[in-house]
Amino acid sequence: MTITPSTLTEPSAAGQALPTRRERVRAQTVEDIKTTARQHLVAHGPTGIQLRAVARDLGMTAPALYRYFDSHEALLASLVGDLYSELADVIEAAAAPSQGDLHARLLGSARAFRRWSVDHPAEFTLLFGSPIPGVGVDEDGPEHAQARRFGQAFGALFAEMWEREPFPVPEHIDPAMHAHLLDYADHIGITLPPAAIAVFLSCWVRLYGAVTMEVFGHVSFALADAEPLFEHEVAGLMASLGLGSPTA
Amino acid sequence: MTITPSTLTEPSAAGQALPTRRERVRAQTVEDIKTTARQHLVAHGPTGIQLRAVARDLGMTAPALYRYFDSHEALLASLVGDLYSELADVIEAAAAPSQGDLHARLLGSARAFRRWSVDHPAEFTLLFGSPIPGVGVDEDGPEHAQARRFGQAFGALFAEMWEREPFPVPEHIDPAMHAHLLDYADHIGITLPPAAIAVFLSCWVRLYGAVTMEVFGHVSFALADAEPLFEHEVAGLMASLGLGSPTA
DNA sequence: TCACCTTGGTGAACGTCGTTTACTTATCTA
DNA sequence: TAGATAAGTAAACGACGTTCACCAAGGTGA
Repeated sequence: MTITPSTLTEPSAAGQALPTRRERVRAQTVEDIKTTARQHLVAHGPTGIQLRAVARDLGMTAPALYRYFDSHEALLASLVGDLYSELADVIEAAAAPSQGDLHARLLGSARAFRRWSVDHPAEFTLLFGSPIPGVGVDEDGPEHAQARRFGQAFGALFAEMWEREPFPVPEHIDPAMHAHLLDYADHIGITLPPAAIAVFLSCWVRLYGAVTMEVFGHVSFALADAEPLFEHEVAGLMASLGLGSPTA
Repeated sequence: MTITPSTLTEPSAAGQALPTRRERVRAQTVEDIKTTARQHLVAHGPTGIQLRAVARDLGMTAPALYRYFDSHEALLASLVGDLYSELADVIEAAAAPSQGDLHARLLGSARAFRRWSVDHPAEFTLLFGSPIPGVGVDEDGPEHAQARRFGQAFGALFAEMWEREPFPVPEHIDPAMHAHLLDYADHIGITLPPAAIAVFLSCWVRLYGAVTMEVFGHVSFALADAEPLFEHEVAGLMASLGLGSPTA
């Protein structure tokens, strides 16, 4: 077994970010832990991610995980960040200009969100279900930025819609909401007038409600397949935005 | 096999329902257990209800609780049933004919649902949050009837509205939904044409979405008080039903 | 080359949890 | 008054998250 001597040492004196060997294997271990944790998430739900079981699958013991994550909650929080990122990728792909006109892009984004949620119920539950005592997305930390990216995927679409041809908005909104709405828009990084933000939030509430009820099974006893209900709901949502006719 | 308390022995030779002394004290103990469990629910959330802690508060030891409930999950399920009942009481009171015309009764019911949910976030989470592995409302058992009563509180209101003066409905709905919608209506015990049921479901999705996002704090970072947002959302909902002008 | 320090791992232990078992005591019944 | 039944306890089991003391490598500077 001959070792190729060409890449053993890094001679770059001025290097700043190239990872050392230790850092590489450590990053790989972190990735393995999160991959295994996600498998347990899929198999047993958010409450079924157990440090001892994850370590067992990796051929390690539980205390070793504490070299990589501060606690059980920290591992979950890290997973939450990854999932927000993955979901943001999905939405951004569906919202890309290459997907057609604005109608098709918005409809496609809504469908992509439902598709991901229905296909990944455990992941969806971790992100959007009951808050878990220590796993909230705190104002700082990487999870916050990743969650923000997800919100921005939808928000940017609305901002573009508003810029191209404004959708109908309520004439006057509660002045108590003005500052809150602007804060919220700033929070997810979009700039829209308050009335338009209210419409955006209303759309998100309807989308969130429809998907959550389907994934949580609060409607499943009688509606084995909730897709027609979702399509009906999202069609009404599009109509309220003045996007009545499908174009794609 | 959930044991409904105090049904093991039937010594009453003549009478049918007069409880013996043992049955009374047993029923009282069951009530005490559930009361204490709810206090822990309020204080520590759904995941914070621990048998040992509940027993400790009652001056008992944990195994004693197994004389009254089959398991931790059974206690939670029983609590779920009680909460559905309590919530049904609240909605029914707000939907009573004495509360004004149909507009006022529907608006009041929606507000009552939000009020109860915001005032009892832990209870709301237990009922409408992420499903807990063994605590689902199974098709039979007392919890199902109680959950059905809650659904019926809203459903009956829609049925009455439809009877008095039909609200606008979509012209044609997906035929794949027809049977599902009728099944669903039968499930919660109302009789409406499929298109009207679709409108009812859509309203419930919006209401559920708005309240869930507020209670779970998915909107709280920037919207300290989400009531204006809720009012805006429910106003749009009423308008879609043709109930534009407040009358009360 | 050798000593040293850092990193990543282990095994044992702590306290808590839900749950089961065997046993005891109180209460109701015949 | 004797026996059945209901309701409680103490002890134990296995699993959990977490901490601690310890150890064995890998990288580093004299």
